[in-house]
Amino acid sequence: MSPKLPATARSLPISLIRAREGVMAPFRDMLSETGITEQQWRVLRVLSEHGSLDTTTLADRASLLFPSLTRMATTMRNKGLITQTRDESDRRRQLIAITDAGQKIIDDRAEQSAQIVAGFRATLGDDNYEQLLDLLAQLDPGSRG
Amino acid sequence: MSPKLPATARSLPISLIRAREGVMAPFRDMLSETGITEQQWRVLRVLSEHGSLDTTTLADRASLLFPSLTRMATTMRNKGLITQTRDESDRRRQLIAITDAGQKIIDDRAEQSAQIVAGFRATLGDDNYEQLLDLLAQLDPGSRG
DNA sequence: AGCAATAGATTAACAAGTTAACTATTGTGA
DNA sequence: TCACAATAGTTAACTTGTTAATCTATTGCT
Repeated sequence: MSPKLPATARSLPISLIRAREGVMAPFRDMLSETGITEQQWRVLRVLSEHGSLDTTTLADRASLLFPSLTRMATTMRNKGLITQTRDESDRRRQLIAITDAGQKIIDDRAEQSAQIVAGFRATLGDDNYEQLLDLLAQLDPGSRG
Repeated sequence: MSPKLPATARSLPISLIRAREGVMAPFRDMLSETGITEQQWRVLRVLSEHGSLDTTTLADRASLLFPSLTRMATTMRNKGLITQTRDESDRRRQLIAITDAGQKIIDDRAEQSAQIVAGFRATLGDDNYEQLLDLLAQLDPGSRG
């Protein structure tokens, strides 16, 4: 019928979904006790790494769509995890920064998070792990130039 | 503060998300004209490959959560893409099958879909492509034993 | 047969993905 | 200077992801 389609078990999109599912599972377990989601964790991670950022850059670095970030920002501000301030020189722009409470969530889980990563690295082996990251980067339009 | 966390650019979860984004983009373009979503495409793909399936197996093979599939099944039945029938020997069970209209969507896009896949294969090279699938499979809890 | 336990599936509630339309501010060319 | 395009962000509507609760059919046990 459709001989050209690869078996779903060997499909690249499905393989990526399943791998992500497997990788995220332990992170989700870790985050469940904090009351924040996987995406909110990413936002905090990026802010912690880069400091205060405008919305566009933050969405890009955290791999989130703009409208999602708008919604999340409201939630996270209400939880006291971030602050939002208008850029006075260009009032269309908005700057988002992490609060001490937000930073504490990162700090408290940094070690546990690193252990999860180390587990996957051990599963694949160092070389395979690095090569996997390289291959994935080649599929990312943002880093392919 | 948190020296153990890898830079987000080198984070496995984020790399997986971005790669998936890059891989799915051309598929989404293809599907936009059909009025079905990426997930509905996966359901049709699996049904086309395996024939009639019970809901649990279908959700598993299409990498969908159960509640998502329940909702999608209603939508897809109304669109005439699938049929749902109760298993008479165990009336808790439900069997889902693809319709001719559903199969036609797959058939009409099989070639274009194969070309998209071929493009990624060419980007990475045959060996890298196969190795990527192998590495991803190792991260999938369902195939790791 | 009666009833608790289990399995398959649905519903509910909230968060996020996706696309399109909309608002506000800034920049630009006639 | 003023109309108009471009930019930054928000809102809306719909679909799916995620977890927990619920519902119904079947099974196991007494």
